[in-house]
Amino acid sequence: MTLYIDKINNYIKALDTETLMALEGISSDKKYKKGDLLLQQNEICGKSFLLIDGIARKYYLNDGKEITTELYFENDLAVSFDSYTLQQPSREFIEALTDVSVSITHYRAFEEAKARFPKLVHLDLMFVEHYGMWVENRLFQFHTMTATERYLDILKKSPHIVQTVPLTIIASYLGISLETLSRIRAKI
Amino acid sequence: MTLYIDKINNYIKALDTETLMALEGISSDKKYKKGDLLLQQNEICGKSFLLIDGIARKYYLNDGKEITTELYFENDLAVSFDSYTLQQPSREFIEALTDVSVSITHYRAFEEAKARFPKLVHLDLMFVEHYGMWVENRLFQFHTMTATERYLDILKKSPHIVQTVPLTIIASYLGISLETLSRIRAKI
DNA sequence: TTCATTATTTGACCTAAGTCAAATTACCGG
DNA sequence: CCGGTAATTTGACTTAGGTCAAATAATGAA
Repeated sequence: MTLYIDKINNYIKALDTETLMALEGISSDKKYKKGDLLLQQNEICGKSFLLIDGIARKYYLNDGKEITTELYFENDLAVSFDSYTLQQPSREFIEALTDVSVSITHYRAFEEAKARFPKLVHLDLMFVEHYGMWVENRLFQFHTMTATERYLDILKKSPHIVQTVPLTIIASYLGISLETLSRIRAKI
Repeated sequence: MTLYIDKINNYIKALDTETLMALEGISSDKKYKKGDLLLQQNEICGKSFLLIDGIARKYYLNDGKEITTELYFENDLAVSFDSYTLQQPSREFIEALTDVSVSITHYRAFEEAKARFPKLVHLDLMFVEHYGMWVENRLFQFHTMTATERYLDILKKSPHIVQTVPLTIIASYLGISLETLSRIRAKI
């Protein structure tokens, strides 16, 4: 699956100059402070955020509790998927967990660029395919693995998460309580 | 979300004649008997199946147990998503739960058609977006709802599932044991 | 119909994970 | 370096859901 990221990056690198220029022309950099919200609940997700540096997360509120749905690191693309796709109000927040710098692309501008540069439609498709496979894999984990197994999987495949993200957030990302996560960690 | 299906169908209807003809030209109908496998585990998912009639499911084996990941009815598009996208061996099976008739489109033929008719890339994107939102919603349910809530949701939004699919399969689709599902049903 | 097979339910008991409360530990600004 | 807040751990108890076994229903072919 990581290979698919490479494929996407190669595809971008191999784009013709005009398409690449168009892509650059609609992106702009911005910095956020730790704790800032890049996207508010109920706001329509009208931009995508490519993380250049720092850590961010996406979460929603489930009767008062914050449920983290995704963690973002360098080179990850942060959007509220359904809000972005349907251009409807977002259930989710996107929050900077550290100071963060991002490259922002507006939905509208990207749509217009896609209309003029068909290769960008294909690029969009690849992004969405990648996200689809990621979500599918996560669903698979919730469907058949225990909390301990899910934690071990993170430990193995994404140790940087455990090293940089507070346990409260990791617990909600795993769909378990903070106490349970603490106990899982206690026995290796 | 159902609205998005409408949007996709409208998009198809509004396609120019050549693109539509190309699409038709690469599709062919086929019938399967109840119990037939449309896709085997480890087989590369080289076709997509549009259900014209009947019921099918997608499942995988988790230490010997069949875990159903998706149920298909009329007009649903059945594929093993990651196997289809990456053209790699499938972890999943696709099985006809009743006699079934489908419209088959080969991956290779669709890719070639996309190269010649750019609107099909956009159509592909819409399909994948739709699937992405569907999976995301299912993940959300596993992340925050109890088994009872998930069952009630099916009962409300997809009552046809409960009426046509054996409980063993529904239970695995919900990620719970058959007995638990039976008990949930006993107390309304 | 009738038997046999399959689907579903029920019972008794077990286990993963949740909740609430309290105790530690880590970390930060002054 | 210190006090205070936030993060993490630990304890005691509850609960959702699992497992294994057995009992009923339902269904379909002869």
